[in-house]
Amino acid sequence: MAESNRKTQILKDSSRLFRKRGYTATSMRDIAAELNIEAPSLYNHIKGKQEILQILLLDLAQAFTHGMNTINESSLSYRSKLERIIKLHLDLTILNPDGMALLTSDWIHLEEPAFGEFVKMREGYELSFRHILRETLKKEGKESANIDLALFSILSTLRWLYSWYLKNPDINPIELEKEMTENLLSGIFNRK
Amino acid sequence: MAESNRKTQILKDSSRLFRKRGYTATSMRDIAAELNIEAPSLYNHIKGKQEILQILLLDLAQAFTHGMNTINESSLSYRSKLERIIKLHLDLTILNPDGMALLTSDWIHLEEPAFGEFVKMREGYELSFRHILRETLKKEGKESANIDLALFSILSTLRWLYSWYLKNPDINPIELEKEMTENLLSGIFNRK
DNA sequence: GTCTATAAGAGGATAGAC
DNA sequence: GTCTATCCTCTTATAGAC
Repeated sequence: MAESNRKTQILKDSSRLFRKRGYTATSMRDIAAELNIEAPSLYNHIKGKQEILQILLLDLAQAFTHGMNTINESSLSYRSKLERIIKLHLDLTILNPDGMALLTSDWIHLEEPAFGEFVKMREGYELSFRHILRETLKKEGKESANIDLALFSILSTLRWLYSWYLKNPDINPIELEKEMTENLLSGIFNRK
Repeated sequence: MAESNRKTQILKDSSRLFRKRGYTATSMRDIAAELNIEAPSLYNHIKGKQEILQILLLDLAQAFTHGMNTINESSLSYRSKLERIIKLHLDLTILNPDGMALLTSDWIHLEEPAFGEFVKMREGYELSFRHILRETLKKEGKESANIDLALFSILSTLRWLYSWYLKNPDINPIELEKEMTENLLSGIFNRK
């Protein structure tokens, strides 16, 4: 992941710039300027702009897939698994908010085969999420709810959490987790 | 808004392309190709690429501001106003899903003074939303909730609804409204 | 590992014929 | 109102000196 110190620096600065201006609108000169070097110097550390995007996105998608696998393989109740998934999103958001922004918007600019790998990982993730959500709803006798719409609501909020976190970086993570779990799950389970 | 037929066509095709590839990654040649003309011909109808973005975004922001004003000036209860705001989002999403995508992501690429106007309108809108949400929570004795986080959750879901709608265009709008209102408001009001 | 110079191409936009 | 030709700038990336 982080061979040299310089490469780590490039990846970090790139993700921040990509988050702020978008991948396409960020130039190699912009990235280089952030490191106080000239653009061609970047190519001693990375193959090109596309490689930066691929590393950033695929590493993060891996972290999500790995986290979901761990939850899936556990012996927790479905409801607890659901809470763990929310915690997984929160943890990764606090650890890497810039990366989360790319996951939400700049993944479209991935080129093949990275694009296909990314979409496949995301689909697998959402399928697991959907399964756990459906089983939880079943156990709580709420089979009537529109699962896809509920999943979509939860994912939308979790995906945009990075922007909220960037504006409120001082929040207590445990408080945040408590509030988010309430907001997201009560909407589905505590209907009148 | 729509002086000539050609201009309307340009705006419509542009918003679809911007939604799919992003503003920066869409070229004037791409837009022209969609209309089966050459890029320079576009300039007989619009001043440039930036003008297209500005018309699309400011018109839609206007629609939101106007809708919110109408709700604010009404004599409805706060809870009913909240439901009307959700309906406003749903209506505009169904009417113009491509535009909603720009509202969520491509507004960063607006240049001044359009950028400032847009941000000002959005801030006013969110302030009204926040006020109505707070008053509703107060009336229902739920003052403990984190209002900003609740507002953020609701807005995240509403802003991403366009992507869900594009994948599920056959849903009954009334059914959608009912489900969304349940999902979004129960999470805040029906906590155990 | 960083630099300067530069290639090769894409993009927004204009001029002027028809 | 659309076209072809063209300008100018920005962009990614490479070559080769230091």
